[in-house]
Amino acid sequence: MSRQGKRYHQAMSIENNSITLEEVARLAGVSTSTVSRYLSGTHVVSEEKVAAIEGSIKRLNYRPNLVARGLATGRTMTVGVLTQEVSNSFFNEAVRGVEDVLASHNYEAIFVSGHWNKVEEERRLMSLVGRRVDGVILLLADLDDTLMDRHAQGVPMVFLGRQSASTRVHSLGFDHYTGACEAVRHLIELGHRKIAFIAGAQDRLDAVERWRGYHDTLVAAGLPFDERLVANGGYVETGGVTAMNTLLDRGLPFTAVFAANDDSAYGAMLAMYRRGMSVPDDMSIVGYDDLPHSSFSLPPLTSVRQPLRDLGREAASAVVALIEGHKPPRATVAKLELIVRESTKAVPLGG
Amino acid sequence: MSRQGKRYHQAMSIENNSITLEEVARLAGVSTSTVSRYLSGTHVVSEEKVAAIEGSIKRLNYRPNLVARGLATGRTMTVGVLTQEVSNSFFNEAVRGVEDVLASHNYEAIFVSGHWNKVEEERRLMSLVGRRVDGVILLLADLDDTLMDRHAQGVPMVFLGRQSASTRVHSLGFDHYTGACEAVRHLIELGHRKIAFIAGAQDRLDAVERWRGYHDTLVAAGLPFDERLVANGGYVETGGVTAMNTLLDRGLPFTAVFAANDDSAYGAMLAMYRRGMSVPDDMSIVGYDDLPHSSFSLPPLTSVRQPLRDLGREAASAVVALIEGHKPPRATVAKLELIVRESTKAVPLGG
DNA sequence: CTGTTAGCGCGTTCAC
DNA sequence: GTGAACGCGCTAACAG
Repeated sequence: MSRQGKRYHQAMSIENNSITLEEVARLAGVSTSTVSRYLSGTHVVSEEKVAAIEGSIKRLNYRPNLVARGLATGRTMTVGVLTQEVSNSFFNEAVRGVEDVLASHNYEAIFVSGHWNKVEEERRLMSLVGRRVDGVILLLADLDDTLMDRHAQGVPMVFLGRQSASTRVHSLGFDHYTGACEAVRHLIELGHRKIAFIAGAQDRLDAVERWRGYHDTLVAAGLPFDERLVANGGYVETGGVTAMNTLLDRGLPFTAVFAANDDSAYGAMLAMYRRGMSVPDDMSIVGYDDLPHSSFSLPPLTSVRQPLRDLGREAASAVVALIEGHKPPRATVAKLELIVRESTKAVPLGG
Repeated sequence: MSRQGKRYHQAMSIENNSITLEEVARLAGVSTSTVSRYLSGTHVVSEEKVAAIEGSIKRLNYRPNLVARGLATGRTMTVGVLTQEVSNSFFNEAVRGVEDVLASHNYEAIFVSGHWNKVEEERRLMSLVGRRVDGVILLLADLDDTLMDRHAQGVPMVFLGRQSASTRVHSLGFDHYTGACEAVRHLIELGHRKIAFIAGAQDRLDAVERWRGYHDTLVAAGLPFDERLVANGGYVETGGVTAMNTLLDRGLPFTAVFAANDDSAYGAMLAMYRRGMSVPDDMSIVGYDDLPHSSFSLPPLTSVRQPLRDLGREAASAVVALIEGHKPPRATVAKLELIVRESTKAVPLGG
């Protein structure tokens, strides 16, 4: 009789013909708890009941309702991942690392995108929290720490790509400064003395760090720093095009460019192509990020690779640790790596 | 007294200090139902109570538990989106379209990736269903219809990028055939008569369609079809490199290539670059997909653009309609478009 | 090893 | 307009 009266308020017109644990139990002739125990594997269940349950599950094609389980356990076994654009090749590797580790711990990732927009980020984060994800990974998030603290409300969070002052969140930063230094040093070692820089938007910390790397390496090598050799590319291709044109139009001589990211490097290369300049013969260029495509640009681009995959793994390990109440392992991320390809070349002796 | 004894089984060591509707109600001095009604806006609530509730919510920083709500209503207001790689520039536009429409209907998207792997796809789909998403959008999924039907179990699904024989699912296909025809016709109109083709993996329907488009357009124009002018690039850059090398090494003359997608076109261009060939002077090339990067390749690539964003919107509208029990609107997708850039050029008179 | 029972947080019916 | 009581599907404590 417990059956009648059920489902008196069905959602709209959709037939929600999903079968429940109770039905499985009834068909198997056992109690719901036994089925539950079988499913979770926490208790031993007798051979025969197991057989009955398995048969029942198969016949009914039963799938546990994760929503109900989440409510009952207080854990959803999912972690929210806030990226900026769900589809963006920069995030690809990091996301893969995250997925791998999470899967191996039986967690699932759900991705949402902040679209490089603080307000949007906040909304998505709140939604994740409302959805009761067990933890959150923020990729290149721009949220205030205060907002974080306000929304986090005990949800373990780890930042990837940004330092957070808050002690409540675990953060894994990138070493933009060192990467930029290596890029510029590479050019200097090739004999370049006049090196231009296509910067990122200076309201971003990473852009500032890369700028500093450029500046400091120049100075450390006894080379003059000239503001007129710097132009803003805003991290995008079109910005790279205009930045390169600006640089060239200023008329100051230079034999190499360091672009703050690969996208702007692509743009710069297009600008040079249009002027009939050849890379690396007329100009060397090095990018940053080592996007997948950089192996196939013309010419293939020398670039600074960040161990994105590994960082993704680190981040995932950290949330899981946090969720399970352990101390997150201290980050032991692989070093940055300068991938030398064909866009850089020793400066000609005459130059 | 109903308070004591609660939460006797707390999850691990995490403080789950999320506050509940009941606490809001108590602080506001009303019943839970009233708060619930206020939240859903389905019933009228008196001015004063509204004020009390709003104050209470603000003070407590209350966030509804979407998990509980999902269990109670039977709807989660989320739709699952199965892509192949969460981060892949090909999906970027489509995903944006999906997000837009979903958001405007108060649904949320959760993304999972199938990694071009049928088994993985199935697993992810089951997980989505277990999570009780209200609907599912499959991007370029490769699942059998039988599996679909088995797992779908009343969950509205729409395919994007693949025709499904099943009548239970709504599918929005791409017109690969027409796109390929346009690409090849463009080359023919430029005077090319020997046109090579870098194909995709022939176990994919879209690859076959593009092949057919190439073949049929050639034939329709009275041009011979020569198998030796076809090589498999597998839709990836490295494949494009080897395919182009294969084509060139065969020694047959040709003045243009149609690559089944942009990635393989990039590869082909690299192969030519290595041989000192110039695009478009020595060889014209047209790609397919019009990836964002194609505006910035050297030279910028002529390519067939699919209205991905619009298709994403269509797909999302369709799921929502299906979920709410309406008939999905008949697809009215924008036409394919050939974007002519600088990688194609009229064949030299002497050639 | 197993059934019974209570409760997760919320929406909703049913009476007022 | 509003509160009491019940149920969504599942897990976990309690007693065997």
